[in-house]
Amino acid sequence: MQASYYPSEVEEQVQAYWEKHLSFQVTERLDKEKFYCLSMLPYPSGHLHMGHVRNYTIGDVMSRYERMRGRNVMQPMGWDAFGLPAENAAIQREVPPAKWTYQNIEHMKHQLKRMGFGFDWSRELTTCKPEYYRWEQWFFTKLVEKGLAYRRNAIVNWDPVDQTVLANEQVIDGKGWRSGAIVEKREIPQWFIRITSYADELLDELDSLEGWPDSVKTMQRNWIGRSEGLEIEFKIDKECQAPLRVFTTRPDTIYGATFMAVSIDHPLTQSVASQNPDVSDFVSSCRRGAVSEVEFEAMEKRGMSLDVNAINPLSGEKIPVWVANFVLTGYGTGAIMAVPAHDTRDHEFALRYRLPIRQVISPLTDEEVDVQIQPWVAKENTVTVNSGDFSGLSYHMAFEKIATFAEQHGIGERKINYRLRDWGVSRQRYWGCPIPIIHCSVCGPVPIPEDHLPVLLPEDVTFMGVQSPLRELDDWLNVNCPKCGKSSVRETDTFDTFVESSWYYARYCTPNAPSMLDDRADYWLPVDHYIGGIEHAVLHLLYFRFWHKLMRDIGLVSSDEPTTKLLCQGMVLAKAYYRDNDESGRIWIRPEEVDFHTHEGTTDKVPVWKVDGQVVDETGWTTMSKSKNNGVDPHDLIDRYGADTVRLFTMFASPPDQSLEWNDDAVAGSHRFLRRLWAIVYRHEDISTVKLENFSTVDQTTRTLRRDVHTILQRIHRGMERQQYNTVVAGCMEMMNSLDRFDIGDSMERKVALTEGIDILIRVLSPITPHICHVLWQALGKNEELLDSPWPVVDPLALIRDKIQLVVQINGKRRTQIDVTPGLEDQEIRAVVLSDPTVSQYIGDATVKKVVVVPDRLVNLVI
RNA sequence: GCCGGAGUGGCGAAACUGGUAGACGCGCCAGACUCAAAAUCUGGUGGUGGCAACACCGUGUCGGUUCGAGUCCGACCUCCGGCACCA
Repeated sequence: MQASYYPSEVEEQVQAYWEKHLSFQVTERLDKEKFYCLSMLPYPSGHLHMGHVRNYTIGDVMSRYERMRGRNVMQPMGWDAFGLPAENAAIQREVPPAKWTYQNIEHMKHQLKRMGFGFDWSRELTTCKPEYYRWEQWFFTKLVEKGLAYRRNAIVNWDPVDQTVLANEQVIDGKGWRSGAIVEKREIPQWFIRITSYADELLDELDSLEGWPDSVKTMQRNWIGRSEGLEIEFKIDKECQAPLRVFTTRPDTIYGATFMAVSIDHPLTQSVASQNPDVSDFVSSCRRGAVSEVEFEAMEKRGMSLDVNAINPLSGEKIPVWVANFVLTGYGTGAIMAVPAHDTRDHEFALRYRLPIRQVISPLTDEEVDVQIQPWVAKENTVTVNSGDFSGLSYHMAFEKIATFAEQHGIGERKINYRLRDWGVSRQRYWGCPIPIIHCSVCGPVPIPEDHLPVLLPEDVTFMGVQSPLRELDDWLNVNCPKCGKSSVRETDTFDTFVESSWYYARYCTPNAPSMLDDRADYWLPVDHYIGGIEHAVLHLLYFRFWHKLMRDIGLVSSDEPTTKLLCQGMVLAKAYYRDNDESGRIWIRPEEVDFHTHEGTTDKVPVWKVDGQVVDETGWTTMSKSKNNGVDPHDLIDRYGADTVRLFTMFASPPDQSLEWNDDAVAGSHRFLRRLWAIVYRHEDISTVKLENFSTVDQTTRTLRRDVHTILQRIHRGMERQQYNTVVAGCMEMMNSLDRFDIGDSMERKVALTEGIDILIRVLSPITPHICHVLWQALGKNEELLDSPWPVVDPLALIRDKIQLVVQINGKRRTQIDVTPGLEDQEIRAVVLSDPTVSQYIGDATVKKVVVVPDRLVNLVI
């Protein structure tokens, strides 16, 4: 064994050992409990960033720990290889997206290997390869057959200059990011998958997902947004107009409706607009503007009277109908009844356009309510007022009575609405999985039969970034209709990349299967622990759950949910640097290219670009992302300190579910710890192989060491189980401090106790820093494979104490502490405490009114 | 705007079920070793007052519950994530 720790040597050697022994290749085994540990697959952007390192280190620590606990662990890895950045790179660097992607994968795979992650590379998958995407094409044709996929028109961002569809991310302040042209909305036919048919199951099953964080479940619940309400008809006082149907969750407020509002696409609006140029101008002015919900919510709430009246179905009152830009076309019926007294948005609108506000709900308490000033939206402890026959009722009673009334009179019905919308999967892009459809002028859209699949995406193309090159490839585009044989054209849209990431976890279980999945899937599924960024809490994780149910209903898997446990790691944040430029917009500068200059006479540090020495702008803490160019490359850190240090530091810096503000100055401390660990093993390399069965007769110092080691082990174990790896590392550091301070002298029993401590320390640390532990383990002459050595067990006898420190509080303030033997009865503790001289001083002449005893911990005297 | 989180020393953080706030580490200060420096090792380190024992204050802000609150409840402030075509 060498006297000093050389990480690169150690790591190369150990990685070669794992490679040679195929240490992480697994197959289905019935003699062991399986553990499927899944980390979210990366987009191959070109470089591993700290978010990946954090994600995969968490997964690797968990996997290695579970393996030591005796499980058959599978930990796969792959590439989410389709997507927009490859197209952008293609335009910038004139490289075909495929070539760029495959190069990136090669580089990143090398980086992952250098980190020492225990992936089973024989299961690697790449989503842009036909052997992967062919199965999702096949699956999609099944969905079309089952009526779960359908085509309808939907709105996209249209860049009139570049003649292309833009992603929301590519629209900045309403303008195209490259052309700068004002973005238009355009309606085009697109494919949708009926996630709304599964809304109830997706919602209800959240309750049984005990291993999921509550925050994620709450977000999904709110996203699905199930609401029970009443759909009710308001007649229009013009003969020719169909009645307005509105959905409301507050039937108890119907008497307070003082106007109606309809969306700009509502038939009533269109009918009025055709005769009224003001309305039609208003509608077209609303058509520009937001596609995304953020912009939609942020925009000014505007409206215009349609000069039409509706008749309140309960009171018979005539109320005006308005068209308003905040009424959603896609939610409910595209029309609402507005009750400004009891709804915040309606209230705002009513004030703005001076529409009447009428209170129809009162509090049961003596709370003061003035709805002219503020809306009052409570549902509990309320009573209806000014509501004719329906006055004097609670929310629930009013709901029931009014709903029943509406149903009996044929003017309405109880209904359930969802905020969730069907999943639009069409993308007007080249670098994605081709949607397996042929458009025939006779048969319409025809799914491609199984024996004609896959539809290959041509990889050798010149991509100019203006339009999808698929439209230009005549050989690819023109085909005969599979049904009638007439010449037809292929669908040129590709799938949303969320489709690939919705089922990759299942395919990992069945590498090389000549079908989408096979029996092996049911051995491994569901995933036991899924680890990924919190930013995926809703979209990806909902589609992922949804797709699993689709696969179940086609008979490919038998479980209901894809994963039993979920860990959402916090974001890794870094500062980002940029400069705004009139011509090219905002350019982002890599942190490595930024220096900090101190101005004379101040301590303020100003970021400057190394290239030109000029000042750049700085963001606050923000996510590391490709677009902001602020990813920290772990490569340099590995070169400097080794992968073990990087792994140790990322685990130590903060708990997995919290965000981590990256600061590489602090890494050195973790490295120092590994050097000390190396040194202590080097000092005791000739360590004893004797095992003591019975430690009960050893000296006090040895007993103290063993108590420390086993108490800390207990905490480390708890940290592992809770995935609080930062406290695991802290525990390892403490344990080493204890071992380091322990002087063995010539004592055999002390030597044995130290041996035990070092053995435990190396084992518990090995999931986090596996390379150094592997080498130290061998240096100690262990024959057993460290990867499969059992996780150490706490010796309960070592934990026994003969004295404990009892804290004494007086009126809740800590005053002193007393040593007592553990396990005393309350009465005994009381006596000891009250007879203590320090305590008596504090009490003085006062009478003790109350004594609170927390056994073996604390006593509080109330005087 | 809506939904979900977070806020504790100079910094990253810990604190089990409401029971000694600040474990562990970074940084800093002092000392040892050295011709010197680096590295390493030892000790100290929340704030204020005090020679000291010690006292008071202290977990984003304000208020509440409790013998006792970082932890529970209410209101607010700031920051982060998501908002359906970034992944």
